[in-house]
Amino acid sequence: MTVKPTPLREQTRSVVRSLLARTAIELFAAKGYDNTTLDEVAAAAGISRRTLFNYFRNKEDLALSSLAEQGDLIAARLAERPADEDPWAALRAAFQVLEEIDMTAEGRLEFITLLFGNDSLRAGHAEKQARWQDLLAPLIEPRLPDTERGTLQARAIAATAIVCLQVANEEWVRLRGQADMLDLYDTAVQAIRRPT
Amino acid sequence: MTVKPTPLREQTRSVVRSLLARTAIELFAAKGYDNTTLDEVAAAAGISRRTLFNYFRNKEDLALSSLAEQGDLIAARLAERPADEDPWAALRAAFQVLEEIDMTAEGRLEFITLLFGNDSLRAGHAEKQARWQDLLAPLIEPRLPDTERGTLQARAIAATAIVCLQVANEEWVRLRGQADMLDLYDTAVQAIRRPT
DNA sequence: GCACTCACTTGCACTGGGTGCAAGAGTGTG
DNA sequence: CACACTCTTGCACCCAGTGCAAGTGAGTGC
Repeated sequence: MTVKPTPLREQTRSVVRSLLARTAIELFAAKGYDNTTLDEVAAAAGISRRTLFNYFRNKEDLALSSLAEQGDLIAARLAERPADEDPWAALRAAFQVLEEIDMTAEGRLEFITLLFGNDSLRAGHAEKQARWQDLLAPLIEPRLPDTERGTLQARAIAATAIVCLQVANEEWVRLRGQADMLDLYDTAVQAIRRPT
Repeated sequence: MTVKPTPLREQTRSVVRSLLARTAIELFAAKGYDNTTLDEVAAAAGISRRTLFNYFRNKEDLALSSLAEQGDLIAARLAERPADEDPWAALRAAFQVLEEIDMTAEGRLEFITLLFGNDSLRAGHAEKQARWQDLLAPLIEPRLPDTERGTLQARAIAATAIVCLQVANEEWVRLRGQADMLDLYDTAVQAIRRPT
């Protein structure tokens, strides 16, 4: 049974990672991102600052690690959709996975408020989500009709769906969470796909 | 004639700014963004590092200042379009202004390659363009049919158009500039707006 | 129990981005 | 010449991020 030789270490590692991210975000939300030093985060987590860098590439990564995971979740869900489903329906279904993430509406709101409150975090956020394209586009391309199939088209659809999600997200924050995010997403998609 | 009391200083300031940005980008392109210190940029421009910060908020701003200007140009052009023109046509027309910017294809390619070659620059790029939404959305909203008018809808359209431009941009780089950027943009928009 | 290995942790020193402050240089005004 | 005002600069400082080398601690074989 040596089929999986190293999952133990990696498993603990990812647990530690999410634990560190959690305490960091708590601090960021409480004191503000810029006003929180990595020394403080390390102290709060009971490790050295240097060790923090063994788990995260940089301060931003500490705040945004969950976004990369979300991208993976969406991609995985998208890959499971029936191959003949049209791209928009498949994407819409894949995005449902976001609602299943273990997080209260308050926690989500707090997190997004944190994101929007700082320039470099907003930038990192935008970029991380832009990288979702790289995951989703290859899964979109085979779903396009033969005459319209191409990398450019697939990327355009992936990017558009993601950006509609972002817009819905912003609106959701503006409404203080008093709406269903996917409803807002649907409204956004409808607005752009309606013929003029 | 004291109607315009301070344009002189501001004018010289913006000239200096673009001059500094130009030399900085030259250095970045030559040596790489990360391998170029602000001391070197300052030295190349003949000023002190400290003064550099009088003109730019940070290193990233030094590389990306042109993007903010482009956003202003697009917004200005969009505002000039006839009020009854539909949003997509107006946006498409506004984006034409990018082709008129004084820059060779090589220079453009060099600049975009610089952008894509560094994580934080890519992030800043994505964020700056995302902020174009704030400029464009208000100009889109009045162009929507009464039944579909709303901030969410306007932002969705602005964001989508911008992201299609980004995708077209990436493809344009992948093709080494051997294509018309707006043609690629049209293909992208067509791909998302075609009914499924 | 003991040496050995191997990964993880930590401290230390250093680079570079970014800021506050206060002194200096330049220019126009009375 | 004194002044006011702005722009520039040097200096000291904080913090993010990295390379390195030593320390720690949990297995593993003997």
